Amino acid sequence: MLHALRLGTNNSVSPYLKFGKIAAMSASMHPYRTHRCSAPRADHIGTTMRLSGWVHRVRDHGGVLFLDLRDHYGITQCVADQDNPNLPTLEKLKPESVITITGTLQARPPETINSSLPTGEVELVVEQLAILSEADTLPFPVHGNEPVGEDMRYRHRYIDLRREEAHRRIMLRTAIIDSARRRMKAADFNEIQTPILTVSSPEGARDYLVPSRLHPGSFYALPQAPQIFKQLLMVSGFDRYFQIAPCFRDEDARADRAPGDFYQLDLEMSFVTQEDVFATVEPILLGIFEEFAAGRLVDSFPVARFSFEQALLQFGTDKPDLRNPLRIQDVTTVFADSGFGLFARGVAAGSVVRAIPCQAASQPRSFFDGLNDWAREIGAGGLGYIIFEGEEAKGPIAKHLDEPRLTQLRQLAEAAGGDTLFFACAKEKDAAKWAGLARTRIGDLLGLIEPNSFRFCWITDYPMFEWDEDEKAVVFSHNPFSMPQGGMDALVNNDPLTIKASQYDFVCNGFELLSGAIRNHLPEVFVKAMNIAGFDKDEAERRFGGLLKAFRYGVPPHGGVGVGLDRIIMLLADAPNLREIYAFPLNQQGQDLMLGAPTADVSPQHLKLLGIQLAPTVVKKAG
RNA sequence: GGGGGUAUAGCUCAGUUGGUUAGAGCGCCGGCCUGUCAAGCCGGAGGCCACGGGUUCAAGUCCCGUUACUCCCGCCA
Repeated sequence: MLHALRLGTNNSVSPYLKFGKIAAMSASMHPYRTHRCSAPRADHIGTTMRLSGWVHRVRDHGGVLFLDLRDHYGITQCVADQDNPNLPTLEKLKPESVITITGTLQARPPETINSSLPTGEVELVVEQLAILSEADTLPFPVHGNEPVGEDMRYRHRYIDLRREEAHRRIMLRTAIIDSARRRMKAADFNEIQTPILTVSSPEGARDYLVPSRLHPGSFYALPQAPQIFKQLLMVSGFDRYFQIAPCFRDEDARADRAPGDFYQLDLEMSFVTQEDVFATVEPILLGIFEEFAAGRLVDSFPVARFSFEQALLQFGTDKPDLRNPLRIQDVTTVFADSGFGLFARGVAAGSVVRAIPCQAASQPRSFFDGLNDWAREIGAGGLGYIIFEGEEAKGPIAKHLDEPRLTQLRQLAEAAGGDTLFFACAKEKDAAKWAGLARTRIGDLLGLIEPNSFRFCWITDYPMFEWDEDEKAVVFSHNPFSMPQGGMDALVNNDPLTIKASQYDFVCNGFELLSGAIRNHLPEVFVKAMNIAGFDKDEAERRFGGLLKAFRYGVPPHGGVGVGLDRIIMLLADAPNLREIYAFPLNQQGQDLMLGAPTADVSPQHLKLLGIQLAPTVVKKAG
């Protein structure tokens, strides 16, 4: 019988020799596997099969031993009883060792069927065993879902990725990228790669620099996005471009912002209006969400739209979470010249008052005090409120307002289905910000956030320029590539701070999922816009000369978007942060603790070749 | 660059107002066990309490500093 071939009991024999033996004795069988670990079913009962995988878990009863064998596809229970010659070896197997088991598939006794396992009706009787790779004791378990610290997991990410949730998330990432690529191709987009070693593009973020050996003292920059290249592809006449593009920004990490590299679904289209871009992108994004929503609710067409101005007023942010039903209202006029001195004086000095209507009358006093304390912590003066109960208006502000004003406010609250108003009073920018944060917090505290759903909206009509208080100058709000609405005429004749850009974002549940624009393809308009932002013609040519020159040889009007693919994956994977959906993420400090990047272990010769000398302070720190 | 949180066994954590020999679960090692699927039972090993100072008769516990991780601000499509 096959028992005669039993293998792996003698540790002095190389696994390859053991294998040779198997292969020789059963020449017709693949050396590693005839089936995947997810495959065995009742149909296969009685057939001889060979499985390879990791020792997931062993349950040793002395007289009978069960071993769960795991591969990428699934788990099959293998069994050996008392007179099985492989039993002594099986008993000594370390978890996560990689083995090959050959045997006969048998039906499990009916009472021992495991209905939670697709292979749960059957088990493989161990007849041959080969140990392909013996595992050391693991730093943390693969089976189960015991929480393990992030640095521990990322130090041994290859082990972490064997764990069910991490493995599933990476496969989800793969499937989403697959779907995105399929949808882009179906929409006639052409996938084209663009350079990784390129030049700094002044988009705002810090660049990663790569020293040049052939040109010591010169540096490549890693692209923050393929922005200029994709526009050049439009100049080159490719009409519709896309790319799953690696992007590099040397900025500090956040939960929704990866350090180092991240990925955009980058696309650009020729001869399009903003409406064309929306009409193209919406079905692709909604399609991806629907495909992977797994029962969660996905917003349907048409996607809501807010101008930047509306969004800031109603939500206090340009990335609103529409799962939160609360809407902010401007009530500045109610408080102007009112008896509530604090706000009245504020309004007289140019502040605005924003109100958040909600239902909080039944909340205890601690709810209001807690919110007030929280507001102070985030830098607002506090969070005033009025509660309307029956005929009464309660709260510290109410007694300072006359009846007509209270009536006005009451109507406003009731119109919003509420009985309580919270107030933020400050200069417009701060008032919006604080009201927005309060809207989020109140929504959270009152449990108003709609669960298990994805709510989308477009934010449009971003300002082209803004006033930089530090620089005391007009600067670009976003990037210089967007076409100003109204074109040259607006740039020449209008107050720059009133000019809108053909710039738009797409937002889901409070996360910015994409940003895009109809581009400024007219060199004269581009240079004029640069002038307004403080760059003279020479400076504009120096920074964007390549692009401007290209535009002078025949450029189609074009526009597009850059989609934050990772954020989409994070949302669909329900992951707590962006790192969890990369196979090999950097930690928050931008380090790879597993392989040791970045490293100071660079030879002086190499540095010399690159023309680089480390500053004394840096050398000391590294030593 | 700044602020908050955390740091105790291989892992996840507990450890009271400062008080004798620092604990649990999982894992690991050994033994027992013929139907488990988080197998079970018995036993054992394993600790620079992150690091460095300080206060105290006495510090895992209090104070100061450092480091690491994490969240946030600044920064950033």
